[in-house]
Amino acid sequence: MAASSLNKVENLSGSLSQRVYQSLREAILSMQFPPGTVIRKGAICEQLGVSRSPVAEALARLSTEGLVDIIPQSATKVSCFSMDEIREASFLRQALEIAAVEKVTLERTPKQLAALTRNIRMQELLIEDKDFVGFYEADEEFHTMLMNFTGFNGVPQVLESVSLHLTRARMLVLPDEGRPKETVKEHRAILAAIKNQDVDAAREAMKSHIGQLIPRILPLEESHAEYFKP
Amino acid sequence: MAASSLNKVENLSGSLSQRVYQSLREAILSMQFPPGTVIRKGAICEQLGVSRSPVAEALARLSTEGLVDIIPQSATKVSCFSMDEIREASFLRQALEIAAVEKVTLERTPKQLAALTRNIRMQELLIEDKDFVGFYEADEEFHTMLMNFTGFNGVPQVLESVSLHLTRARMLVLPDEGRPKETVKEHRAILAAIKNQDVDAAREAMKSHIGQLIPRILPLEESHAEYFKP
DNA sequence: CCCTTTATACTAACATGTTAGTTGACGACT
DNA sequence: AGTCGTCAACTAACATGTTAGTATAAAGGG
Repeated sequence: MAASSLNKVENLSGSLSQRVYQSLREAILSMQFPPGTVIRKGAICEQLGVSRSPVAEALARLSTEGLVDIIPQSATKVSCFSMDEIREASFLRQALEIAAVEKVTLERTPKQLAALTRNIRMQELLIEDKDFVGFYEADEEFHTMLMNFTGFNGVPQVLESVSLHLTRARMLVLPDEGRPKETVKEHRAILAAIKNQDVDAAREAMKSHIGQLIPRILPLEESHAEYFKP
Repeated sequence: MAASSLNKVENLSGSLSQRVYQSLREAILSMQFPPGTVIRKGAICEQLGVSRSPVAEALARLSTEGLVDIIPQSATKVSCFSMDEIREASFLRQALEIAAVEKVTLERTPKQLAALTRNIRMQELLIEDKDFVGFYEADEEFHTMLMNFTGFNGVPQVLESVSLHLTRARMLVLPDEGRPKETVKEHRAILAAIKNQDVDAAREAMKSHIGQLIPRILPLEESHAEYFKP
């Protein structure tokens, strides 16, 4: 158990490289591999029972996504946070989510409205049951639904890739007492704007909703200084 | 000359993989490798005088960016256009550029205003001289400047990566007689909004500016059907 | 005692051998 | 003649051997 618990590649699909990639990615995003962790190819090969090729490719991909820093001829580490990167990720996410919600507001179908309403109802139920993990997932789903409703298949992935640092930092944010309820309120405001086809209201509602995240992340720079770049 | 003319890796910097990547990427974006071209690893290795490892890594990266389609155990081709992807790229670019111009509008410094003004002046001079290649570059620079003025270092690269399909398709668009002048007009409108710190005007000006591109690309689906997916 | 130099151990990067899956063509069978 | 099954050739994917650059620590000089 001293060895880190990577998901076995047998449980994943796709090429070996992709499975290794997914396994490492999840370990990084879930903070099982906290920022600064040195990743040794040899160790990964041994743990997953694969050769160096797929591991190298997986790490190269993680590197382009900014999740690991490869120091040439030397080492590769899980990348540390920098508040600049996080702010940038927030900016990008805001840009995308605003554009998406504007488009959806103009084009939404009754079915889509119903699905969003159902999702928010679910969020409320999960809060009542104090199932905060479930709520987190429903929250994510709400945003993913909006992305999907744009009609552009690649948008959810783009959002995910630009939000990586944000997602990882979010793991460290302590669950706040009243926050989930506030979140649902904001979601309701967004949905109301979509229903009314009020583009300006949708934009502002989404802007302020996404804007809530950064203030909650800021304190981490001091409370978890070890995870941040100097 | 029957062999494709890839940039020699000697003229580039970085690791071998990165140089191969850059070389292939440029060949694809410049349409030297048109959509549908089959890329054989062996041939690339021979032409560039490198082994298969860096080529494989380069292709893997191009694959994640959507510039090539790797068919497992079979072949890898330069990816064809699809109007959906192009529309999506336009949507993403619009989202980013709008967010950027809004931020810059609020925070712009006198120096930045001067730089943008200078750039537009340059655009006009280049049109007068009928230097349309130069104009294209100045146009690109205008947008890059806006990205840089957001203060987020990674934004220009994100814009580039989401705009890849757009950039490639743009190569096929025939230069239109009056278009450059119109473009400068639109740039001036954007600049004016930035100067006046009128966020709404900046947003609308940018939205309509980016919106100009799609109508000019649409006809390609028939005039260059061979480059499009069925 | 500290700074510089050098040697060694370790890593990513690269080259190349091997495997396995796919495609297209040929031939047999219907 | 058309269709299905088989086989051969080719490719990406994977494994592994080799190279070269980096960092650490020990040794030598100031």
